[in-house]
Amino acid sequence: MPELPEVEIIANGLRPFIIGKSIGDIQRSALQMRRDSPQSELLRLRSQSVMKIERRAKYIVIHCDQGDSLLLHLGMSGRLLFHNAADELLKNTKHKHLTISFHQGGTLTLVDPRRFGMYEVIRTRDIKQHPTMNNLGVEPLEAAFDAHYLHTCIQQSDRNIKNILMDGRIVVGVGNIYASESLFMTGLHPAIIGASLSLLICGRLVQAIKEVLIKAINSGGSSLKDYVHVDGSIGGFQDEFMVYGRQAQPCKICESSIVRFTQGGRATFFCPTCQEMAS
DNA sequence: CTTTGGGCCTGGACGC
DNA sequence: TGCGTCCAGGCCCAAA
Repeated sequence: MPELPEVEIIANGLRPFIIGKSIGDIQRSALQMRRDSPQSELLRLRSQSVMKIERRAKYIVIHCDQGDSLLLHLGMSGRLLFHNAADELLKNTKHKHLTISFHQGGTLTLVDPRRFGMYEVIRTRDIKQHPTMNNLGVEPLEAAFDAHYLHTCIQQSDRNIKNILMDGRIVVGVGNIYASESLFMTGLHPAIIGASLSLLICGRLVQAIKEVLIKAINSGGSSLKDYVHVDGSIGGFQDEFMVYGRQAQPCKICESSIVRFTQGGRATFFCPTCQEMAS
């Protein structure tokens, strides 16, 4: 479900609720996720206190005070909800896969209908060394993601730029929505081959990605079908989409009809007038 | 080596 | 009402 802005918001929203609290009960469902830890591993977290929460790419890591951490990923349809005890609404919610209660009160619940998400107890302190994350590219909002970096990464690539932007080995956190949106902002056709982008254009694209991600974070993220914050509220950036999900609707700039097509098995949206093949 | 395509799951929207 | 088909925010791996 979520891309970088949504995961960032969830991680930020979680901190005030659970930092400093100690874990009481922890319970998993019988259904397997894409990856998960057995109950015996999860029990290691009991009575540990939450020290720190960090986001890396679309992963959330909850660090506890005795050397263990909980690695979480929300996949396509995952939600992380913090609620107080006796929450009737959540009692009737299906697809709860992980439930963590805290001694000081409150419960954190991972809900994920499609089970493309994951949860795993890890022991590594430095998450960059964990096998799940040691091959990831740069964070798009960090200074290391710049024109030279992108240009170097893609100057040999025959792939289209849209799929390059969604390749986590190059830059993380940019998913299907924000890839289309940032290409629109840059005026680049999604089918342009990576190797054909000049350093200058790479710089513009980098800036557009940073801008669109920051705007989305400031708008509370994008809520499509079911994305919600840890307190259940929804985001507002879906109303600001220029192209994503807007096929056959008029471009907000030039009124041309937005086009949808498929790249790498995923839908891509673009404006045939505002976005050029030439660079 | 790089790149593509299919698979993993459930549920909602749509057409008949 | 019910059934079939297609589609969905991500990631991984086999195959080409």
